[in-house]
Amino acid sequence: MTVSTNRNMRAGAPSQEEIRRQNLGALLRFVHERGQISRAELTSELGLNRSTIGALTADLTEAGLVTEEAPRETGRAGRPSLVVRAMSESIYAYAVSVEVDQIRVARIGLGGVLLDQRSIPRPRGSIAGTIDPITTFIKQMAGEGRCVGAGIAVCGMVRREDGMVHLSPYLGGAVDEPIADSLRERLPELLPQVAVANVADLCALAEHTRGVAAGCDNFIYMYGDVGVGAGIVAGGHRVTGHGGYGGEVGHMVVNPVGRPCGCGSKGCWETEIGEHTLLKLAQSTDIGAQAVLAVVDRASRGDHIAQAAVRQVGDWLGFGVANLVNIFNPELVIFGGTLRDVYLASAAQVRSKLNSIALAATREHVRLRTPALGSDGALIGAAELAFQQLLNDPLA
Amino acid sequence: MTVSTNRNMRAGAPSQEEIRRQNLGALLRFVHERGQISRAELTSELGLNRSTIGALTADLTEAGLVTEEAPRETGRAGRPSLVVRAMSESIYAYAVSVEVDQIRVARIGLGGVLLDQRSIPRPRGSIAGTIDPITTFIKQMAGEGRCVGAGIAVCGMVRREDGMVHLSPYLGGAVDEPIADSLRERLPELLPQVAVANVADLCALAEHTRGVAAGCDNFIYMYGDVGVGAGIVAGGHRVTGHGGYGGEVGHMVVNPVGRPCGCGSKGCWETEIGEHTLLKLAQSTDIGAQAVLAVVDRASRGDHIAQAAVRQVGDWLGFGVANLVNIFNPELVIFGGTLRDVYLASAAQVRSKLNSIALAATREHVRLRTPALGSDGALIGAAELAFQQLLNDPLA
DNA sequence: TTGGGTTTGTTGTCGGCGATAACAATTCAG
DNA sequence: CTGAATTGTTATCGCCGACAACAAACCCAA
Repeated sequence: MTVSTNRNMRAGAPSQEEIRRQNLGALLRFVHERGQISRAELTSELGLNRSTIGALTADLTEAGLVTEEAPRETGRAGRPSLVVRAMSESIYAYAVSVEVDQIRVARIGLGGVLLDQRSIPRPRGSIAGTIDPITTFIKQMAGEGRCVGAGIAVCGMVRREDGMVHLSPYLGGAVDEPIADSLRERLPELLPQVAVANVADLCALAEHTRGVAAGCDNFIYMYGDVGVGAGIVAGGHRVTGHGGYGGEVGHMVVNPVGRPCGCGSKGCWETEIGEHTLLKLAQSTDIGAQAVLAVVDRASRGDHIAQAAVRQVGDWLGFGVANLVNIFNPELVIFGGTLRDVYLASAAQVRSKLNSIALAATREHVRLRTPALGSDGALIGAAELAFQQLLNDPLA
Repeated sequence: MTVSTNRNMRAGAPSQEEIRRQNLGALLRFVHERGQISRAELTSELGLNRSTIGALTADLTEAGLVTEEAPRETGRAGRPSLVVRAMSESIYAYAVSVEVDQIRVARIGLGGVLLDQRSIPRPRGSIAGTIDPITTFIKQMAGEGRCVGAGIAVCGMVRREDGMVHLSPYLGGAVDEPIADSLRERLPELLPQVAVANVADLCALAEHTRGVAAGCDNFIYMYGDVGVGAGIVAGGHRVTGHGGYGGEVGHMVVNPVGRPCGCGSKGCWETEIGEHTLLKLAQSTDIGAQAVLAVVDRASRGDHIAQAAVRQVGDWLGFGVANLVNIFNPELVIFGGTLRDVYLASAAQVRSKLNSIALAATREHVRLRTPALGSDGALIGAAELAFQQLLNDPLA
């Protein structure tokens, strides 16, 4: 169904079955995140005995999830440790990214390997016909082995309870779409499970797992397209909020005397730093990510109008980020989507605002970065979401 | 030292020792939170077998942490289940609350029972002489049994790393105080452990454990005195941030053209809804929590100046809360400290701002409440903090 | 090439923990 | 007072990881 995961039943009384599950999960998660890892490393990282690691890997091997093979070069004295590798070709998930101007579908193997990928442009304003191309792509890419399900990243609000997607008004009116359920009904035998989440959240998850935010437990991923959203990780946990609508920072009001926003309020952050505003300020007649890139490019070439536009947007970007930094005290802020280029072109403004608004204690330890996974973050995060269930209970 | 707790070593490979620790901890936590609970309830709540519960309680009884006794009235057929009660008189913690205008110290038994309490007014502007009265009170209240340590709630920023307290500029200049370490050095044999945290965070913890936020995993506790802070719980975890400075919402800029703030920025939320502004708007010459109460009282009696002041502050209060609601999508917002009375007097303004600014999806499921524990929240939360270590590993 | 040192996989045994089942204890309904 | 219902208690069992001993495989030096 939806996200699920959290086995946090507040009672938390582990019994013997669960200890096995958790250890298998921890081991498989290591293999998944590092692609391949030696048994010797596993013993030290997991803090378990050699014999236990042996038994666990044997179980996972029997289940067809991992393989063991002799290492290429040892380098050190002593018996070389077997390398445990994820069965990336036969254990896989589908990753779907429903973005503003395109739909992407990928098949991603355990370990985070991109096996196959397709995409199709997405006409703005049209909401119908989202499921069809996804279904087609998935059928086309069907491979050998075992599919654990699909993860979907959407540029809209996702209700945690049932995975209902509330698409942004920009995309042709406010529409509630049960994308996950629809997809599962279409391909019941192919997809044992379909999970949905917000793009920003999944980009954050991806960067957390295998990007710039690796090992970082307090960070914010700012994602911009037409609107603005944030994937927030605090204390190592995704901030989803009660209904699943956490991180909707785009409608934080930053300018009480600002322009009206599509949400009914006015002066929302989104109206100050969104694609629409930047393009309008830069007197661009085009729209979309390419248009944003063009404006940034014009600015870098000395176009004064574009420069002024970028500076103004950068000021508001820094303003909002400074507020978020005060609230969350993160270690890292990542600028993704179109905000990546906007940030790169206006880093001075952003830093300046941060210095004048954020408290010294919170500002001094913040790193501002761009994504390590580029635009693949959403897909990798979606796959990560689909793999969660397997990683929590490998032998289910 | 500082907060500690989180046994989240990312590897997370539980062995047999840990399963016992966790089960003992889970059982003791239930007893602690409910004061007393029957063994039958424990079996169903923890999902463990009767015999296991018996063994666990036997261990805890032997350690002197709990007692078992026959129930008063059964009401149902069948053998009456033994009631497990916390040894509140002999297992206790000290709770300290360093507030703007007073210092409070309490002795609180396991199960959350208030055993003893003292307080002393705190002259504003003076920072020295905080440790002395605390030390004296603790010595005076020393009781029989085992003390697990002390928890301190402070109206200032607490660095997680080492528990260093950065007191608000309002309290006599920015001063870094190692309160926890100082106290532990003073009473090394009495206090095996001293933990510090922010007042708002601890009020949140208290309300989460035994207040209006019981069973609620996404909520915000707004605490106001001279400044404004928030204790934020997201997904059941406290949002502390990377350095421990999470929740410093008071310096979120809400009014880009607002008044300068002590932090160097201007238009901070704190300058719009803080005690100082309310009193100035209401033309009050007094200061402190009593003065705030007086203004609210004047407003309720029809004083137009006070009413206007309360309305204006209420507007900004609602503005900021709406932004936080958009960011966190909480289930509950609690108004504590002086904000309690401000909120009660301006609930209409707060709701109105919420309706006009917050997204429908996030706003509709938010409950606005006042604390169930009143002004004792900070003390109870501080004790809760001190008990964490015991609850995580009862037989350490 | 050979032997020592080193590191790791494998095997068998052991202790600990919770589940299970059978029995004893206690209460209530009639 | 008897039977039904519920719970505490005890003994046994299965499972899991720790531990120790041994075997395997590598590096290095003579």
